[in-house]
Parts: sequence; C-alpha cells; structure tokens
Amino acid sequence: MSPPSHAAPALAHPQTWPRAVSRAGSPDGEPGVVRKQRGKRETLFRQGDAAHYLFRITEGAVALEQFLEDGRRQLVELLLPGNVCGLSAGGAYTATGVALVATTFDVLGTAELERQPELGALIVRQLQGQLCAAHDHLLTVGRMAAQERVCSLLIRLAGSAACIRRPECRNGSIAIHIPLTRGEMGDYLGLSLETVCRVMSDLERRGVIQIGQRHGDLLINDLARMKRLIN
Amino acid sequence: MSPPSHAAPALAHPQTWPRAVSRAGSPDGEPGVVRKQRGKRETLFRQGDAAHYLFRITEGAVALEQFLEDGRRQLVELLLPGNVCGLSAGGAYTATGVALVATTFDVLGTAELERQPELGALIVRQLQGQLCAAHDHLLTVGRMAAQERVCSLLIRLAGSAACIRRPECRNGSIAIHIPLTRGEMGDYLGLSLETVCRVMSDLERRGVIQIGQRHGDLLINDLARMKRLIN
DNA sequence: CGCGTTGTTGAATCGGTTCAAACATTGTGG
DNA sequence: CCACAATGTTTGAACCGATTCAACAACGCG
Repeated sequence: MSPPSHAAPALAHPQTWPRAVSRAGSPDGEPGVVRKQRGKRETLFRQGDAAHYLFRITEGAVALEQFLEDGRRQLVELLLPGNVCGLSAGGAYTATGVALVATTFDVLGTAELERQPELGALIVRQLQGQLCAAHDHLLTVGRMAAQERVCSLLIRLAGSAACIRRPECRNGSIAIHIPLTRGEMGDYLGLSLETVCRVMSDLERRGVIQIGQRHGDLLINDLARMKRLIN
Repeated sequence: MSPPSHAAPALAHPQTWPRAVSRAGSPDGEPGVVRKQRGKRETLFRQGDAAHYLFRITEGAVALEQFLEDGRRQLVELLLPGNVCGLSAGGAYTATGVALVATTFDVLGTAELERQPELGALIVRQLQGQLCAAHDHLLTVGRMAAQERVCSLLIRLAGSAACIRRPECRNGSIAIHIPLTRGEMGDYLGLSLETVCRVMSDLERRGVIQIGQRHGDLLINDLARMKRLIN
C-alpha cells in the first residue's frame, strides 16, 4: 500500500562494472569491453536486430522506444548513467535504443556474460531495478492523470545527478535540464505533446515550476510541493 | 518497427527449475524448495514485506498489483505457470502477489540463489522475459485504444495453455477461461470496469467473441480476426 | 539572418469515466 | 436444495479530461 517510490535505478552500482570504467580515456584495450559515443537522436541498437551486445550508459541519456505498425510510439524506458540495456529475451533486441543527448557508453559482448559469471549478479540487479521501474511506470501511465504523470517524470529527472543543473537548496528549489522534447515526454507518459505543454504551462502559472528560455531548462520552485501533487 | 509480439513469458523454461518440479507430490524434502498452494484472491506476498522468497507458479495464475495512496490500483504483471516472481530490487517486495484462481507454486529461499549459481541463468531469463513483457504492456496501456487493449489481453490468454478450454480449430475459434473479473481486467489495462464491459459486449455484438454464462468463459470466434483488430 | 524544428495556445470533438440502476451468477446457511 | 446475500456484469446518461486540428511564436542550427 505504500507509494511506488522505489530507488531510482539510475545510479545503481556504477562502480561494480568490470574494468574499463576507470580507464575512461581508452577506447578499447580490454577484451570485450569498448567505450563508444553517440550524438543526439542517434541509435545504439534497433528493435529486431540480433542482440550481440550489452550497453552500459556512462554519460548522457538513452530512451528505449517501441512502435505500433501505424507509427504510434511509446518510450518504454528512460536510461541514465549507470544503467545497462540491450538485454533481450530471445536473440533480438525488443526495443530501439536512442540517445536523447550526446551519450557515452560501454559496449560488452553478450558472449562475455557467460565467460564472467560474476557479471551475472550485476545484470540481475539491473534487471530487477528496471523491472520495478517498469512496474512503477505502468502504474503512472495506467492510473495517473496528465498532471501527475508529468510531475512523476520531472521528479524522476530531479533525482538523477545527470539532469541536475543546480542542486536543491533550503527552499526546495532545484534547477534541472530535461533531455526530452515535449513530444518525447508525451511518448514516455502516454500523452499527446500538446497535453504535456498545457500541463507545463499550468504548473508554471501556478508557480510550481519556471520554464527556462533555453529548451529543456527548468526550475522546480518547490520539489516537496510537486511531490504532493502526485500523491 | 515490428509489432510487439514477443514470446509470452508464460511458458518459459518450466523444465529448468532445479528438482522439486519432478516430485510434484512432495510438499518438501529438498532443501530450500517447498511446494505450496493458495486459493482465489489469497496473497502470496505483500508489497513492502521483506523479500526472503522467490515463487515459481506451477498451476493457476497470479497478478502483481500496485496501489496509489488513494486506492487506485494497477495490475502490473500477470503471471502464469512457468513464471517466477518475488524478485525485488531492494530487500522488500515492490508489489503484492495475489492468486487470481486456485494456484500452486514452489517457494525458494532467496539465500538459495547465492548457493546455486546455475539458478542465476534461469532468473536472468525470467527477468528478461518479464521486462520485455512489461515493455509491451506499457505500449498497450500507453498508446492503444480500449478495444485494442482488451483484445491484447484476450489474445495473450488465448496463447496460454493454462487458460485454454478447447484448443483452436480450423476456423480459428478457441474457447478460453478468463481468470480475471471485469474490474481486474480494467486494472490491468488501465481502463474502468464499465469500459471493459462495453468493449466485450461490442465484440460480441459484432460476432468476434461469445461470452459464456459462467463467469470467465469465453469463445473467440476468429482469433486471426481479433489479432487484426490490434494492428 | 533565415528556415526548420520545437513549443505554445485555442476551439471543437471524442473516447472513456463516473454515477446510477437493474440484472445475473455464485456462494452460503438454513 | 432452496432462499438469500454477496459478488460480478451489463447498460444508460451526463460529464470531463485529453486528443485533434490548426495557427502562431520562439529557438537554434547552419
């Protein structure tokens, strides 16, 4: 019966990844582990492709997206530094991974998984965290009103180090950067982009947030108050 | 861009569970593995409780449910024979597991997980399958209309051996049993129970299904046609 | 500086919810 | 086994939140 506020998987266990992490500069050198980059809107892997690699985000943000045949889109997962993606049930990726902003990540051959059993424990933790996050998100999309959904997302971003521009201070205000367009926020929350706009404008009118002029910049005036809007 | 029809995790790997499975009659005997039962609407574990056990469904059906503080409910996962649940990110269950019908399952101490590393591979496969299923479900709830959502659920049930009453025959008809009330279907699909009713009635009027008099009994007249309703 | 992309706002519409009433099925105790 | 209570289902009518379509404004990249 408690509210669905599990630990955000965003920052889970970044330190337990084997090697390569501490050697950020090296593009290779360790067998099976390679550091790579992608620019805004570039894809890391595509739904349907053979799933030969795992990806661990070290910087930036990645969205997993799925499509209906007629083009309707849903962002099914939002991955931030520390998260791993690319795991698949069968042999193929079940979603497409797209960089939301310039993103750095480590690539690991799935074959490596079998050679390094201790990697399994990390993967299990990641999967558990993402499954819980997916369940929470399902509750959000399935049962919350538009305003509650938007606030959920903003609060999640405010909880992720990668999105924070100015840390929270006494009065509860915090400056963040939203690495998503309005349309992407809608596709993540199961709303139209116009509804996201309207909710954001309304929150601003009521003094809960201030929308910066640079796209994506946002000031949450009172995080606690925003959390109360969700219940 | 392909439609989100991954393998239903329902029947995944029932044969790889260690021991106990082949000794269905024995209520105990193997260290850490115990077979148990629950009746309709009884709970296996509760959100927030310390997560000391894993559960593997052998018969029946289990729903994982989450609540908002004001009582709004979402069924975040539907588990059928072969599925494992009870995995949690932290030390506590993040959802409540409720038997939808009389259900049999094996209970495994989580401590056992660390003693039997080969169990890890099974768990990883389960988690992967459930994560993919959660993503598909998110697409359904976030982007599909009421009729599409209801058909998604019916098609999923029609694909689960445990729900089939009379197997599919030439003309595409198949008799199933829905182990959920209309309200539960709504809570799973993010709809009100009335909307589920209306959609079901409409499907019947149009000859897609026939609703039996016994609660839960259903005849799908043409499965292929129903699948076309989803797109 | 200019054009394409992204964001904002309004008006009309619609799909789904809410509230309410009636009915059917299932389960229980006499 | 029947009667009755509890639970589950169906349908209607009014309402409302979110979508759609459309126009315009603000960014931001080249």
